[in-house]
Amino acid sequence: MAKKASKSKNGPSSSTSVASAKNPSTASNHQMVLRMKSSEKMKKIAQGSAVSERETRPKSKSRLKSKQKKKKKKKTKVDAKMPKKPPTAFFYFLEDFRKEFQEQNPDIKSMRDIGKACGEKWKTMTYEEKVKYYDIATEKRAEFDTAMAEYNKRKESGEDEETEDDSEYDE
DNA sequence: CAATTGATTGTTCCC
DNA sequence: GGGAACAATCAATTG
Repeated sequence: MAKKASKSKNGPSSSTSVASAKNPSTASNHQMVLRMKSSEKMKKIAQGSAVSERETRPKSKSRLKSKQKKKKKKKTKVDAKMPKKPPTAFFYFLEDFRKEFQEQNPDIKSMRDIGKACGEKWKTMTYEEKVKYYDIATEKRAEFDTAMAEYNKRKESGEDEETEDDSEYDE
């Protein structure tokens, strides 16, 4: 029944990636599944799920963010061989948005302020618009995926030295 | 002076 | 399955 698919809106890139296929090769990896999940999830949101409101909880506003990137030097032991994480769609959007934002708000500087604005706008953006950035990120992840294959392979190869070597032993 | 944090969301990894 | 951490960027801040 029915093709469901189609939303009458031919999206600018609705056919692009995200769901685009990556080949059906062996897809038994959980990774793939997870990856798709994300796509579906995002679709859901775009459809209209609205919301949830973002409560700005004055009380709990303080999120434990202490763990973000405190020290780049330490990195995590895992990344010793882990490929660097590519920027997410949001980041790409930031690059684009940042330029315009600065023009419209030359008074504002700092990604922090922009980030906040971006966050709000990001939520207002429609799936079609976002998909554009997602598409970019998706391609980037493709490269990342390759790098990870090697990383994974290396791991199987028998290397066990996860804990790297040098450096860091404090903590 | 230098290094760090801070802020945004998304994605990823490991167990 | 879930938690934790990190991805870029620039200004402001702190020691």
